[in-house]
Amino acid sequence: MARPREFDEDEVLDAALRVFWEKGYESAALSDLLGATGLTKSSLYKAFGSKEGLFWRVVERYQRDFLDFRHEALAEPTPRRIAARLLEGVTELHSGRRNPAGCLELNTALSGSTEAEPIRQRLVRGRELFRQRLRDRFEETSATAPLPPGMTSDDAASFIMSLIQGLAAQAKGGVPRETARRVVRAALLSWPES
Amino acid sequence: MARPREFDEDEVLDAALRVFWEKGYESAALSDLLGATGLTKSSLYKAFGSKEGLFWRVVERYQRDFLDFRHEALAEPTPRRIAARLLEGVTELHSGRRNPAGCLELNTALSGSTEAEPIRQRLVRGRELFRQRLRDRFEETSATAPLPPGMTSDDAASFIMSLIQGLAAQAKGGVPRETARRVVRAALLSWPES
DNA sequence: CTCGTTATGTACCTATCGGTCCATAATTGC
DNA sequence: GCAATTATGGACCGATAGGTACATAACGAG
Repeated sequence: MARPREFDEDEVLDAALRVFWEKGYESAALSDLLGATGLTKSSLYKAFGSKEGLFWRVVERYQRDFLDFRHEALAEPTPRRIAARLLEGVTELHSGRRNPAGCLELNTALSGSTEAEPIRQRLVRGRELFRQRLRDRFEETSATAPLPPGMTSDDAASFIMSLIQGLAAQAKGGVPRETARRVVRAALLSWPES
Repeated sequence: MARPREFDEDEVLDAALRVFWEKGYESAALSDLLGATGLTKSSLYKAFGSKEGLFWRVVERYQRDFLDFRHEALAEPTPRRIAARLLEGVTELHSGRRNPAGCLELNTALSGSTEAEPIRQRLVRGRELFRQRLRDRFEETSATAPLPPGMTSDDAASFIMSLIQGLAAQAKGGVPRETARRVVRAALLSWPES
């Protein structure tokens, strides 16, 4: 039909992912993305429409390749095991030697430019959606094993979400994995074993 | 001696504080600061040297005027009361109707530009210093009332710091104060009363 | 071999970034 | 009233931001 692409889209997305992860949406300059991917401006805009277009493709990939543990976590049979799997998952993710520090989404969602405001809001909405799914799973599984006494499913979900954000922020600040593990242990002390 | 200033430094710092708080260091453009303070570029540079110079003056003010509850918290006599006062303090701070959402320092410390990297690191260092003070106070006061069983002072301090960051991130995302309060309650369920 | 189509490379665009320069204004000490 | 000193207003700066225009290059279909 026409001239074929000279780049591999998977490789490009992986390279762009690293850049956005390290810098967040705003601080990731177009020139950074071009350098990392090897594309020219023309190719990038032809293929992805805009910086934001590329970003959403990257987020999709991030969730698929790096946030997959969330599904596994939600499939666990008790509140404690759900929470544990979730918190251990983020710990490994955010402090992996191969990955940039911190969380791609949080790194973006905490910046304050008016330009990126719609992006921020969409990320926040996604987070809230996951919180609801978490709450619902806590509700369902609390029949099998109880939540900590005095905590509703909703409380528990908000608590875990806060901790996840906190761990991501800490990781970005260079807090070592072992410390994160101890935080997770501490957080779950009062969660009944199945 | 010479021509007097036409602006009130306190008012200027307060105005700049709001801007930096809302946007973080990087996203706060010079034009935003000039608009909010009413200064001209010349006056700002004469008085504060640079954007970064102004920023540190603002941080100083932020800690003095808005983070004062930290000192009161550390003065509490038991681990639980220290933690409670701290967490309630950040809850009120970050979700106050009069204040911008989230935390000035975190909003800045999570952005990823290379330009702001030194600033980021200095903020992170300050955070670590406070963590150590918190740990020491937990250690001292754990004689009066115990920490949750299985938690060392160091664990407890890291746990509380993570939660503080998490609450700040949540607040920036628009999570309401009441939710934050429930998170705090949940986090402290296993902390022995004095 | 040519035509339609899509990809690429380069030059260019406007807006904005933080920051500097310098002439001018306002004050106090003399 | 004059000199010294400091503050202010505004023009100006190079660098960079994201994005566009357009000419050229590489392919498949006929």
